Amino acid sequence: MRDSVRRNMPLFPMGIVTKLTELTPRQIRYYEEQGLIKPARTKGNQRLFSFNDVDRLLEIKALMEKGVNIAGVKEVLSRPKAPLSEPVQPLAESESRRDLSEEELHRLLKRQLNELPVRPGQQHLIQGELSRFFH
DNA sequence: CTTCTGACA
DNA sequence: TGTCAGGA
Repeated sequence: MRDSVRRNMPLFPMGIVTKLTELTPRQIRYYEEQGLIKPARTKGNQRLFSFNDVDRLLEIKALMEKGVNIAGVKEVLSRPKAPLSEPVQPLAESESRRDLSEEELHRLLKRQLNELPVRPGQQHLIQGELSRFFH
C-alpha cells in the first residue's frame, strides 16, 4: 500500500491533464468546483494533479459520455468514504464501478499519449512528465 | 507562454 | 460549456 503515495503525488499541470483526459480546462475546473477532484496547488496557485486525479477525471469523462450528469457522477463516483445510505441506483442498468488496475491505467495513458496530435512547437512535454511512471 | 478566477454579450 | 478579461 505504498503506491498510494506516488499516485497521490501532485505532478501534472492543467495542460498535461487536458491532453491526457481530452477534457477542457473549463470542464476540469468545474468538476473541481463540484468536489469531484481536489488537485493540489503550487505556491503560485497553479493546479497540480496527481495520478489519482487523472484516473478520477477519466472516470468522470467516461460516465458523462454515457449521459450521466454531474449529480449522477457524484453519486456513482461517491467519495473516498461517503456512506452510501440507500438511494444510489439511478442508473437503469448494471454499470458497476470500474476498478482500473495500475497496469490498465498505464496502458490507457500510453495509448492516449500516442493518439494525441502533436502540435508543432510543444510536442513531447508529456513524455517527459510521465516517463517516471512507465518503469 | 501557461494557468487562474470571475462573469456572461 | 465556451470564451473573454485582467492578473499572476
